[in-house]
Amino acid sequence: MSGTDQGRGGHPVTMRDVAKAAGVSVATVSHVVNDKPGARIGDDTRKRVQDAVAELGYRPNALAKTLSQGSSRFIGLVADAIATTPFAGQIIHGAQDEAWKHGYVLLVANTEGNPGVENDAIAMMLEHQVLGILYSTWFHREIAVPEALHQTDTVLVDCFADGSGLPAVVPDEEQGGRTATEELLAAGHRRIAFLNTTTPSPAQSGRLAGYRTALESAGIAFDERLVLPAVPEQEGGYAATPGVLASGATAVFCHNDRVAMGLYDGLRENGLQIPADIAVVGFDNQDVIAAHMRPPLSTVALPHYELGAAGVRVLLGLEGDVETVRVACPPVRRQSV
Amino acid sequence: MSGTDQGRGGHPVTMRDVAKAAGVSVATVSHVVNDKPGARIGDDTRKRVQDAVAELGYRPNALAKTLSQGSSRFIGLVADAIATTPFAGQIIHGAQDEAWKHGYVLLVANTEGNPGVENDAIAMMLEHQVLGILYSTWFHREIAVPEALHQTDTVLVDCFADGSGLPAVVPDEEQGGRTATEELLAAGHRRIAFLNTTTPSPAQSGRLAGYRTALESAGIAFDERLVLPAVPEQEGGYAATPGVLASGATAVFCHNDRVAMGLYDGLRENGLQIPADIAVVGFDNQDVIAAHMRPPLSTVALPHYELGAAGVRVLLGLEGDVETVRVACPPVRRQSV
DNA sequence: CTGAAAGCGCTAACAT
DNA sequence: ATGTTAGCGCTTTCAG
Repeated sequence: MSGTDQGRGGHPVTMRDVAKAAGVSVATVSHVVNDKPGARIGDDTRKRVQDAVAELGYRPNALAKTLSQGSSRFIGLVADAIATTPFAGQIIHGAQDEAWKHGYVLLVANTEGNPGVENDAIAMMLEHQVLGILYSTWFHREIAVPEALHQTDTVLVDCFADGSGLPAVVPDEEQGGRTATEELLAAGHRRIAFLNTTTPSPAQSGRLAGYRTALESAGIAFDERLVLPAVPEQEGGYAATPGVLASGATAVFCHNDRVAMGLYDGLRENGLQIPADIAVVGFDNQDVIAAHMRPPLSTVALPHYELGAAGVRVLLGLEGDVETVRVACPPVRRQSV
Repeated sequence: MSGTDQGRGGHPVTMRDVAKAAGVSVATVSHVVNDKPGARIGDDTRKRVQDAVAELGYRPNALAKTLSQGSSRFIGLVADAIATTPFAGQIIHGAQDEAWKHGYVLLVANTEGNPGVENDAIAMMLEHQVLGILYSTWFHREIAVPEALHQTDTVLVDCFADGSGLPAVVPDEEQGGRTATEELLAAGHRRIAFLNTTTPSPAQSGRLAGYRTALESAGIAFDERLVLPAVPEQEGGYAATPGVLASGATAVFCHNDRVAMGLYDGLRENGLQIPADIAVVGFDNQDVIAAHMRPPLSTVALPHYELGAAGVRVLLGLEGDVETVRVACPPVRRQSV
């Protein structure tokens, strides 16, 4: 291999070392290393420098660079629950990819919703001169903005704070609800139950609104008795089975995939086939389950990756100065409809 | 609120500003801000400085600090799949918490296993003067170490590379397999089937070894016909149902929770009750499913959080100079046994 | 007890 | 076409 693998042991190779080795000044090295636009460097000199760089295994010190340039290449991401859900990971991933694409690096902090930790995390990011901070939650909700966030540019991801003036990137719950319902409508169903969550949230109201809109567009009267409450877990879906059976629905839109999973069990116990006897669509497109249920669950995806990516785009000012960005929730068709 | 909220707009408050405001030198400010051990600073001076800091809303510039100190407070974490699994998130979380505890900050990079991205990520970390790198995978396996990793301290997390000399932190698969089996043994089962994965891996061989050990310790002869192959997904578990029924087993240890989930379906279709008719244990303790199956699944947890945390401890030299750290997989008792 | 000054690795005018 | 020279914000001897 080439290079002397400096970096371990003796001090790291600096620009000055390269300059000395190439017999030029550090300014010259800086110019060739950064491929400066208006940099008139002789071909031979350039080559000498490049050789020295390769020879010594030189690596620029990003910290020194940002210090002298004044602007850093960090973007902070504070998340409330990296661990407890598969969702946060997708947000990180999207943010990561997008940041990278623009030459930025993510500084991630997990706070588990603890305000103390949250403040420390934000402080740490500020001390690292982040360009701005993405504040994200693992499920879509309204939040109280931590005071410290006002000290830098902030964009809210998967959450919002009305009146805070902070831009927010959130999933389009209403469109999602509409989409889910339309999938069922398209399959010919007219009597569609909606197993909605019992927890007040943008998801609860948004998806319901979407459900109604879809129905109306199809010329079907909204029937309140078709929207059934369910604790948003497998247990809730299972428990709701008698209700959906009694409702006479031929299809059901579940608040999320876990509810659908519970409902599958309940339906199966009653000898019903999906989708022959009754169709089911979920919401979230949760990896571990949706694709592997029997039959694989048709659902609507929560666009976490996109939320993260859009978040950094907004932070970088690439989306204009929007107030709220709503990201679409696309349908994922499998075999339960 | 106190402080003038500098940091937005006009240039950030520097140490020099504080010094000027307090009528002292920057050296003095540095001393009081960092609470330097051998720092003889008069009480009044100290207070003047502290007041100025509060007044101006001064924040130390972490980048400048590390530049002048030479050593950075960054630890890199490169992961192959933040997005596709809930597991990686736990590793990050554990690493994050532990790093934080020691005053370090995590630089996370997701590579999706792409070698090109991987190299860029490592380069970026090196340029940011990380103290070392945690290289992690989302499932336990042997890897080929990227060349670039040799340029800094590295610890492998949830993977290993024999002969590389790099320390590795991995789950104790054998103990896990033993534990799972023992849970069944303890419930009185003697004829225990093992639905093992068809994919060669430390998990495949380790868990099998643990299963055998547990059986032997209980004085039960190993019966090859009881270990059945299963694709490590719900589908595999479902498909294996006839086999376990034919085996005459009264309990089954599944290679992972998803297999158990599929098996649940298969068993239920055959009118079998869990655990009355047949007991089931899984492996992984996968959040979204294990706790919510009916009945909730007893399983063995993959200690991802601990892997991440132990990884940084090893990197910081807090664990002595170990070669391989095996982290225990604890049983999680629910209601399927 | 406090301040002056050198320097960390790099960039960016400004000279040459 | 290349070199000189200031800094960037902070730490750290070393004087006073």
